[in-house]
Amino acid sequence: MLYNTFQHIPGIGKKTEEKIWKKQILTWDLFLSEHKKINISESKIKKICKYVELSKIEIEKKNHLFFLPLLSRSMHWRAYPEFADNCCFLDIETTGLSRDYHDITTIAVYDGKESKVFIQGKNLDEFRSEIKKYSLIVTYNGICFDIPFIEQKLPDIGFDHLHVDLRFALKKIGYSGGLKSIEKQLGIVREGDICDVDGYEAVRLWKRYKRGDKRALDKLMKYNIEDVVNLKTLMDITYKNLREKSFSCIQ
DNA sequence: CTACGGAGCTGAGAAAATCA
DNA sequence: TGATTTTCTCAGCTCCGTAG
Repeated sequence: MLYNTFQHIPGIGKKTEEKIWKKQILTWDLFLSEHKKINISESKIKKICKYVELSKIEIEKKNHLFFLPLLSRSMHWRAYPEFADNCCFLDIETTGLSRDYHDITTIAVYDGKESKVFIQGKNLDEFRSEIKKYSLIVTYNGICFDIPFIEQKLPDIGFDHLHVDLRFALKKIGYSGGLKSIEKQLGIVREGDICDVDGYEAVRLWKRYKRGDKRALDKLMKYNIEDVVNLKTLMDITYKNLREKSFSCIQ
């Protein structure tokens, strides 16, 4: 819902955006044609028009870097439909929680259709070029965990993506308590033989693989893929909810 | 085992609205 | 027009919770 968004304009906050929406001006184009209806100062109108024109051009170019410095993190979810074609769901498995003492084992990336797994000791390097394809990344707790972890282990990757962290987005719509718990609350079920796998089990699977158990790696990959595929389901639900919640001020 | 940025709150200061 | 009040944005501050 970037097309409905005005809060990325400097000096425009929640209040002004709601004021605009309440006049049934829900889109950039409607603002340009009908801004006379709104009771806000001339200087703000001018500024908004300028930024709306710019935003239209940049969104046409699919240039997420225009929006990155303007849009606060907590609103990156609004760019989900506009950047759906350049969006990926990301999750890593590691040998532990500490960036200093532990390593990445696998990274799963799902573009909404296909999933890929990058594996330590095999093709982890290919993740560098893969991630460059995307404008928007969706994770769970990735802001605190996955992204800083990857940045430390693969320091030459410069993350310049829009980023929806579902941990915080889901909290806004009333869900908290860990990814597995939220999946349960929403009735998302995991497949048979990996329904009992959690993060710590993923660490043990990697150790079994390193001791020569090839099937342990298959199971780990399967788990990692299921994680990212489920992220899309969660993102779809979250987006729909947050959008409705935003517009609930219009009555 | 561990760090990090989000949410939420507060107050400063700018901008805008109101009044004389 | 100039002075005062009100509204609004934003930066700074703690605290908390989640990841393998």
